[in-house]
Amino acid sequence: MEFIDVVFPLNLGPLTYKCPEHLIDKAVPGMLVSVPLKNQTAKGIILSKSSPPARYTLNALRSVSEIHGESPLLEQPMLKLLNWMSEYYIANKGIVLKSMLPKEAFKQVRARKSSSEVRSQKSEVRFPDANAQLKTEIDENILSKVNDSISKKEYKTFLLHAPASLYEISFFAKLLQSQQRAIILVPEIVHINYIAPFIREIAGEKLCNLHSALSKGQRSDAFEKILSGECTVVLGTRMAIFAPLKNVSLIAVMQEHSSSYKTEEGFRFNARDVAVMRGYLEKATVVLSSICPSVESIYNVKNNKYTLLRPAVTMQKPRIKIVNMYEEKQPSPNFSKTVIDAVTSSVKRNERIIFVINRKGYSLLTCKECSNTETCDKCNIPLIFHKDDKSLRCHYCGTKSMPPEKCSKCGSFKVELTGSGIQRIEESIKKLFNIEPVRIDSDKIKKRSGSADLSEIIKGGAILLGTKLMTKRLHLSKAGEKFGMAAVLNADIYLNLPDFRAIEKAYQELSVIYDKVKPEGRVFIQTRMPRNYLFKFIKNYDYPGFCDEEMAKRKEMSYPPYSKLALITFKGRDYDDKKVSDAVKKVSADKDIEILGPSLSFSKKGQKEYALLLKTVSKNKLHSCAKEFLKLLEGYKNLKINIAIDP
DNA sequence: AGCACGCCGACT
DNA sequence: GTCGGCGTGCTC
Repeated sequence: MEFIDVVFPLNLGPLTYKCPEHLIDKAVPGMLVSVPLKNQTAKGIILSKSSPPARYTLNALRSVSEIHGESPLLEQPMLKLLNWMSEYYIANKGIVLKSMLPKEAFKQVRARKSSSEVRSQKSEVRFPDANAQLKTEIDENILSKVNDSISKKEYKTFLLHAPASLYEISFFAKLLQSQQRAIILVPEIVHINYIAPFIREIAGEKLCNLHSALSKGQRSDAFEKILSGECTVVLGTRMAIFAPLKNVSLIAVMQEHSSSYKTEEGFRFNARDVAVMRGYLEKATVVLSSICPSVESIYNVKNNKYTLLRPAVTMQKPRIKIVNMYEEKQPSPNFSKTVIDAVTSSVKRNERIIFVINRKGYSLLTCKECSNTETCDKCNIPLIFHKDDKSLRCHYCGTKSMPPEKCSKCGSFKVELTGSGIQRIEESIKKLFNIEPVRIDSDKIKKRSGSADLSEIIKGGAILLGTKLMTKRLHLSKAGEKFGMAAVLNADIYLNLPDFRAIEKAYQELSVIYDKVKPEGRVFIQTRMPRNYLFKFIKNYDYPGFCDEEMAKRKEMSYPPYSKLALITFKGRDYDDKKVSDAVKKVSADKDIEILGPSLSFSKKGQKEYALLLKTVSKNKLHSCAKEFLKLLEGYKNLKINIAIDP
């Protein structure tokens, strides 16, 4: 009698089934099977051959009903990847499978469409002669290093520290000229629309897009085309790392520092790290690239895990001025004299200007008497006044309310609009420069289609004013479209975040901004914290120097990459302090383990949530301790526990 | 994910 | 009494 382990796309581990005699030949790992589950039949994937579990008598096991298709849905490397993800991220294999394959794969098996029926979707904007616009010179030496690695068919990861985002794109466009079995990851859907035309010029009909906004049908088509071999270049968001492409030889992760590669809820993983592991399992070449790589990746270079590629191009870059708001004259709130003067002369020269402010809405609401700021009851964070509909909104949970006439704390009527969000700055710009800026934030973009690119919106705007959303989505299709000047109006918002990566993220955010300014242009960064070490490095474009200092700081505090973290969150109606604190005590008895919290936070629905941070410098202890901790709270059914490795 | 099971409130 | 609301737990 033969037995097999089957995984389902459910939050469930593998289950063992008997395999009838006539199906044994077909029972290969990775095949799609139908098996009885409870009192219905369910589809799953064969994980491996198995011996029957001891606690079951032989006749308690049920039999496989059917094995579908001729070839495995998941190839051997993908099954290994599934096992690794389940182990590394401490998640059920079922939940990993669920994120690897689309729902449709487990629905009714469809007749394969003939290739003439499968029409390619050409939704993306096409630039005429896209690659002719890429004038960037690519270092042949660097290119050949990667090409050599690809031809050797051995695993290797490169980290490309690109001098500009246009360089990043040209680099991969050039690589694809000799290599056409590739997966290219980008952080967000908008980037696909932007990059696809460049790649289509080289890969033509071999290119296929993969992202969450595709309809069920489109996604199935994409899978079919990859499985059939019609498409061999996959461009997509994090889900594309699971593309069923056989014999992948190149995996590219563009803007590898981006937090969009992390899933934020449900099963939490980082597609960039999964990409490296897939590359290892497939013996492929992995290229992580960014104009401002993550500190983790730089650390991996120092430990010889990755090979650094840093082109020796000496392209001119815009001058960066750090504006000390304590010393500056400020004729208008939010605008220093330096910035105002620069804007005036830029306008005279007919150059385009970009302003960045990382705060949505109009202002806060603060009481002049007791200095209480109105906050959200559910989320405990400040509420933001929106002038367009005179509402108070919580930017976390989305609750909308009318502003109170008097202070909710002391009852005083002296309630003031304090601080400046993007809407208020929009007003100031009109007043100061007599120019209507083009405002770009989520409140304005949501009314249009969610993932649309901004090129239509920004057309003809002399001054752009935007939040983080703008810096993430704004693409310039040619170098000539760059701005004459950029000003970051309040850099301090980046610096004050309660996050050990705050300064690193600030550098990344600022690098995206200077990347969009002409070489002869100017960048201004307004701050009340000019002595922060970030500025002395960014002024000189000294990212390696910054990383050294940042890593020294991380080492001192034993934060990643010098330690490993796991974030455990609890959601539950009757949270039992004692049970959790007992578990904390037990686990933190180990000298190498530090547990921070539990700290109270609030979910988007306003539910109470407790967060615990496991921290350890002994990297192999994280998993054993996290598992032990989860085990101690097992059977505590009122508590919904979620775990994030490397949060 | 479904679906059964079970424990409380409304009603032929 | 029992019909059915959905909250909770299990699936080889």
